[in-house]
Amino acid sequence: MARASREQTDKNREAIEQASSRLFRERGLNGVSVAELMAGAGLTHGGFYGHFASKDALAAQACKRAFEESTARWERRLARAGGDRKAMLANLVEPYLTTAHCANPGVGCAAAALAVDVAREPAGKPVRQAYAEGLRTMIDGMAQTVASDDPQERHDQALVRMALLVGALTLARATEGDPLSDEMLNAVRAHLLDSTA
Amino acid sequence: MARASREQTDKNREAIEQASSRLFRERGLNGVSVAELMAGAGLTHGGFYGHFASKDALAAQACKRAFEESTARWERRLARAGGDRKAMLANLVEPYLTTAHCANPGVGCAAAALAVDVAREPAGKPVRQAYAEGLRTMIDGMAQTVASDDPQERHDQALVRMALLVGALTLARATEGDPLSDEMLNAVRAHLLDSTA
DNA sequence: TGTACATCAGTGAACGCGCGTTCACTGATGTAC
DNA sequence: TGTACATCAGTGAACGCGCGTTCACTGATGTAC
Repeated sequence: MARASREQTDKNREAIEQASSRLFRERGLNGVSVAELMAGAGLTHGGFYGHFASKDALAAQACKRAFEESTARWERRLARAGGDRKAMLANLVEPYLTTAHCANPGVGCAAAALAVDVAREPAGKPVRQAYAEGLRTMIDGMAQTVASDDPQERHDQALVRMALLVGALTLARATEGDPLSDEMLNAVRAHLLDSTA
Repeated sequence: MARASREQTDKNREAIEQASSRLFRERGLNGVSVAELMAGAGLTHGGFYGHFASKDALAAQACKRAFEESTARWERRLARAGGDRKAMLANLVEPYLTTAHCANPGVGCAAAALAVDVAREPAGKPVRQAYAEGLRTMIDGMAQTVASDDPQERHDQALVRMALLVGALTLARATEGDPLSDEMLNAVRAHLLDSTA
């Protein structure tokens, strides 16, 4: 192939990040090789280190990107509810607790897909900071669905709802193929939508 | 070393399973090598295939064992409450949502520690069945803390509570070192203990 | 009970393989004139 | 604007390493007499 134009180089980096954001969510930070990440962007593995200092550095960038995707989607769904808190909550919860989301982690919630991988990374790793920042933004989005005027109460309720969504999706994914999987999604969806928004 | 006695062989197998149950929860199914699992039992890697058909087979066994440990602990805690449903719930929730549990996945809840790993295993793998069965038992334990007389309602409430516990612990672990981690544990603990048991 | 020997649990070297990372090389891109 | 050439993005072979698994070997255990 030989030298690519600057424009092409930028597109390639973009493609690596996008493929990584998907593949890391699907198979975990240690479940995809550099060669596979590069192949996902239509490139060979050798050029990787021209774009990123290490696989860890890319992991942090891909994590940030996955959260940006997730939070952007939430913002759109919140906006679509036109200020009605019950509709806002429903717009976040309903698409989240579906078999489709369950079956497609690669394009789904970053908080759920990457949580355990990030938890196992040592304290200093850049991906940990990217995760905490991303999660905070999602929680702020969820706080908009809480009816209370007390900021503390809104934050606490948002944490509870976030834990419910992530817990239900994680357990539903681990039991996919078993009746328990759909039971979990349905029970938590009903619980969240019944609660006073 | 040479040939071990039958008694010693049984003890060794026991030690491999116990070490694996801890190490898999700590570092994930693909985060520990066979050599490390055997070293955890004080043995060398070569003898592994005398005890298990494959690493996958051990993973299923270790998963089952981790759940047995977790459910036995819940049974003890439920029994200790002497039939008082509010105390039963508190006995499950309070030790679960602590920084100690957060920091020690190796001896903690199997459902939370193994969920994402199991979710990424292909459909046929034996560990998936072990996980679903173990989780069902934990949910049945949790159902005992629900006050309703309707079995369906007890089950659904148990699913919701389980999702809350697993979600909160998972997110707290992923954000350990960030204030969000303790906020998550505290908010969900308060929420669960305030709810009518 | 004592002895001779077959069994087999555990050892450690070795297998093929894929990993993250490095590097000499290629040749189109970008630039200096 | 056209040309000569330096730059450097991407390639693919190679690096050392650790993986899951296999296997010849060791020697204490268990057993047959």
